Amino acid sequence: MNMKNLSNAFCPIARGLTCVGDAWSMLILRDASLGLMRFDEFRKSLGIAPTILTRRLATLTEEGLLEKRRYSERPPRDEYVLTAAGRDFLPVLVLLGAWGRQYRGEGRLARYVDAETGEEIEPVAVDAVTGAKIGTRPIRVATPE
Amino acid sequence: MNMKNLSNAFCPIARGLTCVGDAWSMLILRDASLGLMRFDEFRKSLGIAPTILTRRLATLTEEGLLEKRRYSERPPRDEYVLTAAGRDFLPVLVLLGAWGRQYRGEGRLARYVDAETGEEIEPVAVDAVTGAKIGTRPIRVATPE
DNA sequence: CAAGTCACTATCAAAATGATATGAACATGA
DNA sequence: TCATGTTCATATCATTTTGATAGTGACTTG
Repeated sequence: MNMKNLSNAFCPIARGLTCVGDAWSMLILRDASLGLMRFDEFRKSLGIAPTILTRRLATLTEEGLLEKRRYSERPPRDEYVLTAAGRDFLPVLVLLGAWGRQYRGEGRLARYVDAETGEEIEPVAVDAVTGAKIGTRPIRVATPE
Repeated sequence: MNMKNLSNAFCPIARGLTCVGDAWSMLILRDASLGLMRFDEFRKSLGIAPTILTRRLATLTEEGLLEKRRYSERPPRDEYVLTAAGRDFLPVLVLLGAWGRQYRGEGRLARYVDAETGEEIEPVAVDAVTGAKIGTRPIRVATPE
């Protein structure tokens, strides 16, 4: 889709989608959040064509969600590490996963557990102000003047 | 991307992306969550080509996020209303919006406010079990046997 | 020095997108 | 009656993106 007009939109959701609005990018961020860093790790994990992976990694790097880090001078090799923006995208993915579990959870499914307690995570989005679960109260959009 | 293999994957995030893994679908769900229901409302709001809109609405309906409802017999006219699955997708969008605000929030931006209190919403994802903000504790994947 | 690893790039067919025009089934107003 | 408007699309088609496969360059390892 044409992202040019979207990125200037007032809507923060549209803004977000401008840089991470496709499935591959989100899956790369998922894998990066789980510790993958290298081209071939991503390629094998996702079964993605190398052309696409190259492009996606470049975009995510340009957009400031990933950062290239040289881990070998000879031969020159880079790995991709999450920036703060990239790390902060994880909650979106986790919530998407919770939705997927609830509505597309047939058959066997991976679980996300707290690495320390081992207990399964039950992600919910809440309004930090009221503490209310998002979706339980009607939302209105306030457009800027 | 080829969604066929993804949908069978163990990963709930990949499962979620199978049905809502593109920007248009998410923006349609955003608009639907804000009350839009009709073809032309979506078309005008999004500036989307009618071919694409038709296809996306059909997919979202097949996937069970939207439901067609006849609102006029003559001429036959349908509108698209959110199902429970569609409504439950809102938190994902709101969180994506919060990310967009934080990292792509230059210039004027719409705000999401509680329709009753008028107060701005500050969405966060937390683990309902521990109450901890998602991302503050390391996550591990438990693959099914 | 042959084979392997890693991070790509080249090529190209197939699929998706998006702009524009058109259609079908009516309602409305002159 | 008849032109015009509304609404939800479909048809056509050029452009763009995709994805599969093969290849490359700079090494390392046995």
